[in-house]
Amino acid sequence: MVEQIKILVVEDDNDINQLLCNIIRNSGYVPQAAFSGTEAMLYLEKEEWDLVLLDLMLPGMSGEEVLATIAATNSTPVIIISAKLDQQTKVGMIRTGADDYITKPFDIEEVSARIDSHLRRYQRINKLPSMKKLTFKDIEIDLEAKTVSAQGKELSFTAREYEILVLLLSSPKKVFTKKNLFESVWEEPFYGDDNTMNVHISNIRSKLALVNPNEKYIETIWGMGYRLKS
Amino acid sequence: MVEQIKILVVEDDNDINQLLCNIIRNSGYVPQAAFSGTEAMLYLEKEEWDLVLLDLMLPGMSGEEVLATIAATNSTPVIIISAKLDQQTKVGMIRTGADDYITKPFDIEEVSARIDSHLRRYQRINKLPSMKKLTFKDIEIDLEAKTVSAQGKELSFTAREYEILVLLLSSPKKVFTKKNLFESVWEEPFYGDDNTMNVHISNIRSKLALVNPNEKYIETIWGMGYRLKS
DNA sequence: TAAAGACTTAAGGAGAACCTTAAGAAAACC
DNA sequence: GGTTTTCTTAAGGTTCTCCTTAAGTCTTTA
Repeated sequence: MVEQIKILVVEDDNDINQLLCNIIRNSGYVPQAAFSGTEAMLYLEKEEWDLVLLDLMLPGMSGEEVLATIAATNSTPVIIISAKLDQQTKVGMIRTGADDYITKPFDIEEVSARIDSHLRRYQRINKLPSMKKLTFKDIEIDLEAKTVSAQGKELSFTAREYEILVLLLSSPKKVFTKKNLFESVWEEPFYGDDNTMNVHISNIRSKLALVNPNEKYIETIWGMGYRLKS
Repeated sequence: MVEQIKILVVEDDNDINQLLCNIIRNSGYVPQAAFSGTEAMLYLEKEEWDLVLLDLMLPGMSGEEVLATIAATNSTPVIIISAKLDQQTKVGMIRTGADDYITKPFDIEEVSARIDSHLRRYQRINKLPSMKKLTFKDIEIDLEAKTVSAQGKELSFTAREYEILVLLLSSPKKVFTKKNLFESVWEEPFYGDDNTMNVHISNIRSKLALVNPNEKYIETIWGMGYRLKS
């Protein structure tokens, strides 16, 4: 039984809607087109969605209203799509419950990357809360308190460092490429300089070494990425 | 049971159609000729296709219509073939659901390479995420951990060696020419010296031989390339 | 059976990938 | 608005990979 990831596309312009559906289909997900706010609400009541792409200019019921309703009843992530979003409106949307926004005109690569990024994060969030702690060797991460300790001693990590470490511990055997790490830890699809990641990894290592200088927790796989050393 | 890859060729000119079918056949896939839009639709309804090559100038039903129908009902990748494609039309086609385009006059090498490339991408997307391991005899590749083991013992490969081995195991019966391997494993179309590949293969063999000196995993097909030895 | 062509193997150097430190830029905090 | 913390960029040094060369071995063919 294959698990299908379903994305609801709410956009009144037929061409744009179709374009978005194509992008989604090509990424391996299942799109469903809705052309008005009211139609969107019907789909949202009927079943659960993994992600909603929402245009703000809609006939019937405005995008803002749809967004507010989703936020009130549901925890489905929403990406806003709109032509004109000044900074203030953006902030307002995010407050109301939007997770991200894409401004028109957008390009295919960008949309695709954003969708991927959100689904990944969402899945992580959904998986992790059940287990409130992650451990590896003598490292222990408390996901609720967002604290990290090694050998029982608490260590202080920055937000980025913490996120990277959580990701590594979430799949101890997996090799994470730098691109993997950027996509999962950074907000937007942002491919920073590889060196940025080197520095973060280096800093994480040296903090871990404060407690236990002998143990090499993070392994470098040349030409591939990083992995916890088992 | 051999898995056949089927490609539908929609092109009204008989000579060109035949030429395309030959190229496809020589690449090891199974072509089916269709000479009008309506004929193409019949084939598309009847069975599933791995790829569609679509001319835009067609009798009966235009290529654009065929493309739109495929996009709406189906997720089959489509490569457009056409004489006149200005930049705007290209973008429009891509929007409607085309995955790539080739402009006439085309050369055989190019068509062949594009087809291969699309099928590879498509198969990667479809196959790899579902199965996280590849096996052949006693070799086991864990695609997440990016590790290779033979007879249960883990072996250490460099990034290039690993990529080559993954490719070989992904199609155990296929003979990979050196050019194949270069195209798939290297980033840009980089045709290194043939001997470069010889060296890589040699290194892979000797690493595998560390664990099991009697088994010859990789076979040399004289004048052609390499293949896993079954 | 010799010669040509195709493949194998070993070794060295160029350069890519990586690590570390330090300083400038940006963000968060007070 | 200024201070502190965090993030990114830059530079220099180190390590490891990959490509090439070149000599040796095996196949095919004339």
